Amino acid sequence: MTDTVELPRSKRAEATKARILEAAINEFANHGLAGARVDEIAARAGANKRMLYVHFGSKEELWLQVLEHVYAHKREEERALDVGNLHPQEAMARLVRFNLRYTARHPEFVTLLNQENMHQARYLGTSERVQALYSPLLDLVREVLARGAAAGVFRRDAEPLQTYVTLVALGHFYVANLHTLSAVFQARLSSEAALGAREAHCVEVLLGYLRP
Amino acid sequence: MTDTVELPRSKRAEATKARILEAAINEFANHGLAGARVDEIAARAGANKRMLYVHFGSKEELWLQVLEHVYAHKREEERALDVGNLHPQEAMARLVRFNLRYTARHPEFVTLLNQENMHQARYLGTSERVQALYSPLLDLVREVLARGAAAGVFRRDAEPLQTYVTLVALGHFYVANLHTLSAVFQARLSSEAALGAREAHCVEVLLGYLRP
DNA sequence: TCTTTCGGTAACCATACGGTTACCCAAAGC
DNA sequence: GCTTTGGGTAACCGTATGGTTACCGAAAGA
Repeated sequence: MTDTVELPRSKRAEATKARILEAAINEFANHGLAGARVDEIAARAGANKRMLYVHFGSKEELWLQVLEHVYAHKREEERALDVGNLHPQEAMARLVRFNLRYTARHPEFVTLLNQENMHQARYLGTSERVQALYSPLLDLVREVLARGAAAGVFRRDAEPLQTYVTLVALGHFYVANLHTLSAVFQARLSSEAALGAREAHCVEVLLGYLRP
Repeated sequence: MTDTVELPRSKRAEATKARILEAAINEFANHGLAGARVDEIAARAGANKRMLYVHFGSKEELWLQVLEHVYAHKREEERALDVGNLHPQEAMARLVRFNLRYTARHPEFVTLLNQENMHQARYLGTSERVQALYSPLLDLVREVLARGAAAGVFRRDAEPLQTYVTLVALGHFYVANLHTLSAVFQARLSSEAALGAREAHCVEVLLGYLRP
């Protein structure tokens, strides 16, 4: 937990703050905002509870920082896909696959979003950071759709925002509701085979829809 | 709150239980399982906290009953659509529209599902009632897809389960993430105009995908 | 070397929480 | 009419929770 190596004071503080943030992501993801325990976060971070309040002020401010962190992380990876330079169909397929796989790899993203929606985006609404992350993404989708339409491989009436929301929905909903869907349909939807099948289906749906 | 009309004892008990259940749906939907307050539920129901424990045993058993209730309610309305007798394309379109609108009309359904998924369907997993509700639905989708394929209006390789999940995902994800999506994309996605636009898009996506 | 700064610890506090107990009283059963 | 039954009330209980205070000790700055 605690570092045995001697570090300058400021670096140690930074490291403690980072450990608290990571522990918070975990605790919030597993128990939600209300269910998360501040004591537990501090303990898991190998830090004292007071340091949590020194660095983050309150449980709710910590929650906001967690949200900003996970949003930024996802957008970073999404941007790294560099789909702007791909053939339109391949670009869309890659975005679809990435969104399914990212959600599956990062279940914390799902829970945090859901909680924040339950609170009507009360915390996210105050964050300018996150809003700034998403407008370039929408431009990107718009551009890919335009290229596809120009090349005659995409229908011309696809709305960028609706299309992006759909693209995310296809994968996100499946992963977000893995457990209840598995219970309701009595299937093991979390297996790698099932995930692969879903991936193929999602690509088919989006590209099928986009056909002219 | 309390009835002024005199009722036989058993009927009054039943009414109290129903009021508690309704208040619980509200409280759980607004605050989640951990965030919900038992005192608040009792107060809103105009009932004594002890009666909650008499009727439901514990907060968690109450949670399960709430889940079963909302699932059953949705399935009931969905079944009432009677899509089995419609033209395949109209049947699918109606299911898509219903799922978007139902979710929009019943935000409690979203939150309850999300919470239950966060808990890995721990409570729903123990319920046989809900599982029984969904197998006829899957049969129905299978049948509609088969009719569409036979009539030459649907592709032949559409999986019933994947298709149903997609159908629900299109609307559910949008409504479930209304607040964060609105914040991120800086748009008022909850307006009736936006909801209508989404509805049209969802139908386009599913029927577009199903084209042979 | 002396003082200040600041990351860190541990014990504490008021309150809110899920759940229970002791009791009441009117309808139901005889 | 008398007793039993059971829905209902209010006050209570142990504990867990978010947040704070008093204090420490070593690195940083002069």
